[in-house]
Amino acid sequence: MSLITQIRNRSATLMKKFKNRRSKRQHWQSGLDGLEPEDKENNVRSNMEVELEDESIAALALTSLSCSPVSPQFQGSKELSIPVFYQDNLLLSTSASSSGFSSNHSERSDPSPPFTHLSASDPSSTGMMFGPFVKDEEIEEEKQIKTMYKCTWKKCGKICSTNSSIEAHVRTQHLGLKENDSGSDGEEEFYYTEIEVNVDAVAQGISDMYIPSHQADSYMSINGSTIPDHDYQKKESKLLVSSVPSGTGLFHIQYDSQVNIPQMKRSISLQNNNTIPTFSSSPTSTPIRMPARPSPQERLQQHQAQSPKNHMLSSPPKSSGVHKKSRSEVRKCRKVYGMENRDMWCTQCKWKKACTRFLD
DNA sequence: ACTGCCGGGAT
DNA sequence: ATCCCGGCAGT
Repeated sequence: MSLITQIRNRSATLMKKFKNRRSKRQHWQSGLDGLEPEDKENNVRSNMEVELEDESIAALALTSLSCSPVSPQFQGSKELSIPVFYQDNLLLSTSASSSGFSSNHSERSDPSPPFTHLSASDPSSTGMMFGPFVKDEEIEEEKQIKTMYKCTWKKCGKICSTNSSIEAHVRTQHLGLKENDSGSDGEEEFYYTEIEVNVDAVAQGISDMYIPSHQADSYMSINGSTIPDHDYQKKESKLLVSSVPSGTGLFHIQYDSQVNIPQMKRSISLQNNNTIPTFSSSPTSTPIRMPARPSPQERLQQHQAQSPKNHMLSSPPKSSGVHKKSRSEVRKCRKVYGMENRDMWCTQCKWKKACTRFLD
């Protein structure tokens, strides 16, 4: 029974936090008057979404809290639980995270798996994600809590470990001022918020924590404007992800919120599945022209399935131990296309030279 | 017989 | 350089 009381207390605290956050947001939104109507509308809409989200998350939190943390059902649950909510509350950007979290799923252009992908399909990762959080509150309180500062500028969400660095960020990135410019009248503080970060959570769950935030993705934010630049983002994310030192509790949290964690996730899932990414075998990369006539086409398709070159595309050349195909196994242009389609042969084959299309 | 392709000739 | 083909070797 005391558990229920705890739950109630907890959710009350959380709601309070939300309200606090919301009021702060409204505060900075009042400074949006100078924006284009469209921008403003976007902001208003996103705020409404955030509001909805806040409430629905709070509801979710309550729902999940109503399960006993020690019950096996709870452990096995792959749905949102309070820890996730906590992550969202603490670390995810406000407007940016909200837009992708609930309502923008249909707009996602990113082919990466949805938020639940990793946790739903990979039990081990689920354990890793939720493991530290499903414990009792006492345990949670034993953990190290670090105050950090998160930029609340639209689609930014940068997190810095120190007050001065977040202010510098807001000043330089969003207010367009110089690093040590004092003409901002402390305006920066409207554009960041103080958050408490559970160090363990940061160390273990950073990738997952960023999923919803990213879903407002495909944009990087510079001075409040959005620029769709996937390639840049990829480069950026590669660079930043690789530079995040692992296992250092606070990982110098100066990363950019646009770090595209799902990129990382995608590569992880590729590794896990041991599958060849479809883009590695795009039609343009195949050296074979598609024949117009059906008969060679069939042979061609059959060949493509067994062609050694297809494997060469995705795997490095193997060393000496490779089984050399006997002559009866090899398939060259003549065999694949037949004499009747000699015009489809590679030049070398036409000239009775060593085939260049189907290398052994 | 069929196939892959070397070697070499023609242009 | 490009194109073609006689002829050899492996199957």
